[in-house]
Amino acid sequence: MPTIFHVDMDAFFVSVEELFDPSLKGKAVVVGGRATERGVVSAASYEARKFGVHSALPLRTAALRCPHAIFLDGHPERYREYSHKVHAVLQEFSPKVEMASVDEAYLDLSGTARLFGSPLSAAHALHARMKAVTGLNCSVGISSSKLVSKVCSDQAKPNGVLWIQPGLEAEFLAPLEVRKLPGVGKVMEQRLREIGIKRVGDLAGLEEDFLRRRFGVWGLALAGKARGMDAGSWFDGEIGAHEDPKSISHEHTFDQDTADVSVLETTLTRLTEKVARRLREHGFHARTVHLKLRYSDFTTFTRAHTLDHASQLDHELIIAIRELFQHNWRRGAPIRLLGAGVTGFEESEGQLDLLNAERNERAHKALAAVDKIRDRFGEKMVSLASGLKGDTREKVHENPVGLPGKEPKPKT
DNA sequence: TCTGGGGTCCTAGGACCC
DNA sequence: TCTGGGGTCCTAGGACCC
Repeated sequence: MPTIFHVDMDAFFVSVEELFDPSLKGKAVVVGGRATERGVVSAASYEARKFGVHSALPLRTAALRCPHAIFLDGHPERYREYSHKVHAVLQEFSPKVEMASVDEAYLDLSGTARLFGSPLSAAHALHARMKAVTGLNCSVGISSSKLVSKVCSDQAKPNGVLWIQPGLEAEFLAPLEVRKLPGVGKVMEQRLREIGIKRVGDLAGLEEDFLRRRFGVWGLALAGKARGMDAGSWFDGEIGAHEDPKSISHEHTFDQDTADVSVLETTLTRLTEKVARRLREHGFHARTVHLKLRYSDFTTFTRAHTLDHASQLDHELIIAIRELFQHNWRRGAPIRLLGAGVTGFEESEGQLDLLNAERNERAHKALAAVDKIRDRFGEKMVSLASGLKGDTREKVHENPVGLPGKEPKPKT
């Protein structure tokens, strides 16, 4: 039987902010933005949670429920930095570590009894070490599978440890509400409720075939989980296997909805540049570009276009995204959100004819220079001409890659 | 109360090919 | 000119997670 740990940092963003400003300790703290902003709560301190504030809650609602809370903008760089520290601590306990997000990880501690003793004493050592190195609390779930360990760490919060011994998984899960299972959200919970299923144990009695027909592959996995079977389910991939990203995207919600073409096109260009930049950092070329549009009434559309060759170049992606935008925006309708993304990654752009290959090489060189300048002077210093406010679209054709040395120039 | 931003995975229909 | 069947790619939407 494998021994799988799920380590989950307690109120991670809030706890990191407390390290930088200890006066926040014990207070109602909300990370995510100002109380008057469009946006949602990223993390809430346990004190704020007492007032019904939780992640994904609109900030304005949080402010109504907990007017005395301290609202903070997030610091993604800090969270990344501390995520690395957490990762380093976990690696002291096992080489098989998989960060599932910035603030949680799976560890394979199978066969480490001689090193760390029982799973419980290993967990306590991990706890102490985590606190000593990072100053942060975490909760630890232990079982023979990733899914059960994840449920365990949640039950152990805050700052606790829970170990479910092999063979007792189904018994542990049975009394829990189905919503506690990762993958069961609002919708699935409601659909299950409609057929009288509230707790995980209720699932165990159902025919697998029925669950499959009604709930697809999910139903099948769920039935297995409810009976305590873990092996081979979608959830239990190998721990520590490195996976490349499958999509890259950026999106922006405006402070106020806008139908201003120059604002919209500027934003779309900026978003696409960020996407292209990350594509180059990964060494990927993307075949498909995606546009996301959200109108004032929150109706949301996505439109995709597959290119004839994979690309990582600003201007090629921008032209494609812009075209999607021009064909799909209901002209004049105010927009709440714009997004740009790419999928279908390849290692190279594929075969190009001689002329295109030459053009391509020039573009790559120019962009490498642009990337360097952006590193030194910041993202906004160099941009496609049309990425600058007030500029017209025609400039794209004059200066497709924003060559450094020509307009626009970086200012120091 | 008015709903972020970054992802993953699944479903389903249509095109197109054999 | 009644109506196949599988495989793959593309697109759109949606559930879900942190």
